[in-house]
Amino acid sequence: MFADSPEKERFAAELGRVYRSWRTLVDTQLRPLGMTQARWMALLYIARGGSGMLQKDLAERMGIEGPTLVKLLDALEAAGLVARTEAEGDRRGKTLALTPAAAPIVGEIERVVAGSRQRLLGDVSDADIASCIRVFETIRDNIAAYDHARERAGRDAAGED
Amino acid sequence: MFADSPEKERFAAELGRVYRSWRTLVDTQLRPLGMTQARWMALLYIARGGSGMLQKDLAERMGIEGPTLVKLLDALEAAGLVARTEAEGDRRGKTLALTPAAAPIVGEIERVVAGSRQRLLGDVSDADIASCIRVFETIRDNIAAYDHARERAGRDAAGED
DNA sequence: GAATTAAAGATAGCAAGCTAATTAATAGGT
DNA sequence: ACCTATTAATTAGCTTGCTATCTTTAATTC
Repeated sequence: MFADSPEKERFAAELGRVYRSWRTLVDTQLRPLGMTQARWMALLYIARGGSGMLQKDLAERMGIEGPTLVKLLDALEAAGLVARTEAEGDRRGKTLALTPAAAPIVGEIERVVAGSRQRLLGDVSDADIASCIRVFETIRDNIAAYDHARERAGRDAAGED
Repeated sequence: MFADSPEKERFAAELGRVYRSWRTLVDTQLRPLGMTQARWMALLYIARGGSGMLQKDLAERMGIEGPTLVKLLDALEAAGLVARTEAEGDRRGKTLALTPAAAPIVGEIERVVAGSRQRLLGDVSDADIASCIRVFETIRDNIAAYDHARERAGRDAAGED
């Protein structure tokens, strides 16, 4: 009944291996610069997100949860690269901005990261990249659909007492 | 000079998002069974690896480092699902085996995990899965080549003093 | 307009990954 | 045979992810 091919199991296993080894490589590259993959991603998204982005927006764009982001920002703020300012009009929120000190570092790190990316993906065709991205999006859609279903079920269960 | 297309950057970002959300989903599914994705993977590989597998072999197959595996095995051993026995002929090594208590659990969990996998990948064609796996392997090869290059460089630097 | 609900961020605590360094045992070289 | 290298597992300590919970503020609702 299930078409759960060995290839699909293999896909899942390889996905994790590639993710881990890629991240480890990038972390190694960034270490001399005092940076890590996750912190760098936050920096990059802040640089690109324009000013006035709230933490929840950044978490959303990065695809991580709020508390995870809080720790990343704590580190970046302590390093003097990011500033949190109370959002005007909503004293709950904080807007994010790079400090002047971050500017030169961002360019430097971007080169390193793009270099690794090129080394790892340089010999992969654009068509293959595109079909991988399509598969990734399908999976994310399926997960989202599943989460929404669970959400509905949760609400229903809460309502019927 | 670099053909570092936006698609390749996108690929890298999506890879991480998919990995994280997939893992989170599986962890949620396994939680009522008192299991996690990583522990389950260890169990599965032990079940499939036959008897007499050393920890280092398991770490190798799982694509994780020794110390990471140690913690997983500590938990599985504490839960009474895995036994470590001193390897015969080499008192440094330990061979791994499932306990009798693990047998029924493995089947149960395997169904749950295969179910999620099917939900997430069911509507992805075998051809797309296959090309993703090819891309993953290419990346891993490129990382391995890069690591070997660094290894050589490290040895050379150590030798010339 | 007061009371409830929702939302933004932070805190606490756990899991799983990593590197570096320790310990104990084996393998190798002279 | 002994001294050195390497190897298997562990421990220690860090990072990054998660959920659950708390605090403060804003939005809704009655």
